[in-house]
Amino acid sequence: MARLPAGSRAVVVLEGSTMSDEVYDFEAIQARWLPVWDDIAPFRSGRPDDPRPKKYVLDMFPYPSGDLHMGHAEAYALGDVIARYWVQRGFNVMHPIGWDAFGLPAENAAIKRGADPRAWTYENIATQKASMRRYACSFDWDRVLNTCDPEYYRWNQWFFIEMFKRGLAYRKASAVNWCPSCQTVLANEQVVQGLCERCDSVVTKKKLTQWYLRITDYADRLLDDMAQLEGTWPEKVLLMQRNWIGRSTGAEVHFAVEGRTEPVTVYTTRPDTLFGATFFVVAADSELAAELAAGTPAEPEFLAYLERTKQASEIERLSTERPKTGVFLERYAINPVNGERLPIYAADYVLADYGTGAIMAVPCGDQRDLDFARAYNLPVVNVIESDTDPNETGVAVTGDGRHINSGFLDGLGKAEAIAAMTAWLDERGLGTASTNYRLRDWLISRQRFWGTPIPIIHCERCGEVPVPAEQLPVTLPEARDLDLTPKGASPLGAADDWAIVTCPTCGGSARRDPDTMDTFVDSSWYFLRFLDPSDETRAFDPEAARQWFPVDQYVGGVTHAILHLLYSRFFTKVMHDMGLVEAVEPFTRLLNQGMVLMDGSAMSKSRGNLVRLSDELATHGVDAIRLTLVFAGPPEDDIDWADVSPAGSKKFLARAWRLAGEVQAPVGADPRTGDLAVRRATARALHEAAQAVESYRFNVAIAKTMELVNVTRKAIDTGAGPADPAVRAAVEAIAIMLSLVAPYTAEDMWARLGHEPSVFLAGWPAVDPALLVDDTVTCIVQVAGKVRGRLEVPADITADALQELALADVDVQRSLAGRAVRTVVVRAPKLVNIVPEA
RNA sequence: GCCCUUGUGGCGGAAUGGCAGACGCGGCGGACUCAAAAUCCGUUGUCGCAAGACAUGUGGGUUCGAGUCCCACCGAGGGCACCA
Repeated sequence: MARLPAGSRAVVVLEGSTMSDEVYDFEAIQARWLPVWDDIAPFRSGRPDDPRPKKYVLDMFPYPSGDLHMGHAEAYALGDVIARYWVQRGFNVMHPIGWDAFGLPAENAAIKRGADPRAWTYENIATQKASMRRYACSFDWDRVLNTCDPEYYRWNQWFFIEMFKRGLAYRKASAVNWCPSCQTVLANEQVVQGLCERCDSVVTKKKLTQWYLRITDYADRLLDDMAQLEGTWPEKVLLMQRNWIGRSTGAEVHFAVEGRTEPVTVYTTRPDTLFGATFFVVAADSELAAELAAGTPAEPEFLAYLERTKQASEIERLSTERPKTGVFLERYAINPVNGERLPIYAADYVLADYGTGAIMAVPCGDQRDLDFARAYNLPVVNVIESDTDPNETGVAVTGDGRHINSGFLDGLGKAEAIAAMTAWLDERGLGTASTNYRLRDWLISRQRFWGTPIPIIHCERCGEVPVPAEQLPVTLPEARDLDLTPKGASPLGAADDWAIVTCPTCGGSARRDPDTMDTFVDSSWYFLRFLDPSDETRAFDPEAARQWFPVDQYVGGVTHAILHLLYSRFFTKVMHDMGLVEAVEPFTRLLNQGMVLMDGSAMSKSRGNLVRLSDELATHGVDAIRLTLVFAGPPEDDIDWADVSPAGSKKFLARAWRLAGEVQAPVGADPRTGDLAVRRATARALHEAAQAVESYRFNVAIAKTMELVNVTRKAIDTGAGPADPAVRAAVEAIAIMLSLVAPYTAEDMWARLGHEPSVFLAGWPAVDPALLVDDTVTCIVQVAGKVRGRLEVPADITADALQELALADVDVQRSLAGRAVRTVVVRAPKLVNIVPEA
């Protein structure tokens, strides 16, 4: 075909299109379509007669602090691609959004500026909701929920009571994080490097009575059910959850203690090293330590040590380099296998709340025990054969090995020795096989205002009495009457009007529990409330759950890899046991998007590298920003805003949009009568883009769309021309592909092409498989693995014919330079590799 | 310390064991313009006039053929960190 001189396209456009003088005006396009979509609500889901198969696509809902930012923009753009894709593929997609609206920032704003947390929260929600609408995600706006609405949190309370009835919610006293300056309990996530995140005070421990959920009962199921998520959740997240749950197997061993009637039990993963136990350690802050020390000459020293331990900051405690310290309690335990007297120490390197809070110390095989033994001149008995002596090197022998100095275990390896010792202990009632977990029960009570009130009434006569179901929700009192400044006790406790009630059981005077729930409770089941956020009779309809649950695709940040996802999995299993849901896992597939950075680091006001989403949207338009975020790279990777080009995205969108104004073939023109090359390019782009989207390679899907735009541009300018029906089909395909990521541009193109809204419901065009196969292909001919020639051959060429052709090739012959051919590898029709004699 | 992930042009990134660098950003040259912006066309891994050679962190290995698989090392990022 004739190559037209540069610049000739302008002539074609002037002759061929009445729209050629229009420019891509994203503001006008946004203004044009947003009201139309509000009107036709293309993403309303859940009509009972909908015959389409379902998909539940869920984005982690935002916390309403200020307006949306770049991170939100990326996450929601990615989730939207997936949701919109499945709509185009003919699924009944539920894609809801809501607000995770309880939490500390609202209270902090109240304390700092006197704002009402409720008003502050709802204002922010309104701001974010407006931004979200403009951002044009395919959310079903009839399903919005806010966790701070009493209509929502009453069901938190209902679940809490159900769990309380099942023994899954309970109160106990234990040491919790405490900020002496803020006078409040802190959640683990509020302790940053051992310091309070608000005031930078050193966090200490304090013994307090708190509410817990018995997640440890579900440890095995949380661990074992992960097999179902293998391959559909990021391996990293599964690994982090496994580590967090931290299941270990070993044995409990009972040690007699001189002067004590009851034996003391320890947990060990290495019962096989029992012959190497040379001393015994109890956690300094355990009740057992206090009991053992009581009345001994060591008691004063122990008490002083305990005091120092309590003062020790988190920073010190977390340091592994810290030298081991402890106090000899002047008491002895008896090693059950050989009757040796083991001195008992109290030390802070043993944790009170793991295992039994006491250990047998085997210095030859445990680094910590060895460190302690060397610090306190305690004997080391080697029980695992090794070239090195731990007592000399200071390095414990931790792996497998032949047992020595171990009586009946001598000569055995680790696995056999563990089995033999466990059996030996079991027979004599001295011990038993046992499993332990690092996972602790979930502390859910907070001494804070802006959260779900714990629906328990404390009655002096009846104890902990759940609020009767018909009295739910227990709503929060007005904030303005309360002092929200943290003082170590919940502000709700001071609201006598609210707190003093009659006991539901005995009718006597009683008080409401003053604490509120951890906000992670709110987010542990919100995905089920979306089934019908307005249901006043129950948390959700089990029948609807059967239809929609589990979530097919969950999208959110990896920051929630452990807590939120673990808690949601836990809640789902509890609800399964309650007969409310069939599934045991809430999220079938999980996608963790990366972060949006600026100049290599996270954006923050203090760093001065904040890129404001609203500014970017105003400058480049919604579509260009969404496109930029999705095209930047694989969704899991971080995006450095300094590396990407929203202006380039806008340029591409304008280029695509202009095509729609140039198409001259009428609506409905049969593309099969059009240009074959354009038809092939269109089919390939649709096919490859679909595959890319389904494997999370959204950036590649966009690249395929760009390729089709380039092909179509050339076809209009120098090929088939604007009146070719295949060109129309190509531009329509571009509009549909673009609808996943650039909804405004796509809808406007669709209208310019003469269609009614909405392009979102146009459907992914069917691809004729015949168009994906070319008649001829380029065959690569290699000599000794290096490309030496290319052959245009029929796609169905036989291996023999191809080999003959390749050997006859001039370039090949020249490369061979007379050398004899040893072998020829033929992969018809794409490749021939000719291997010459050396 | 332990575990995981990851190293490809100036940059973001493509690539079922089969043409490395798709697509884009940036750069360069040109067209249009009084001029600029916008737009369009061409070009762009390195060295070399060219033929060609060299190129996916480094070194080995498997293979007809390795960015891709295996081993070792180096660098970057992340997770866990007294859990007995």
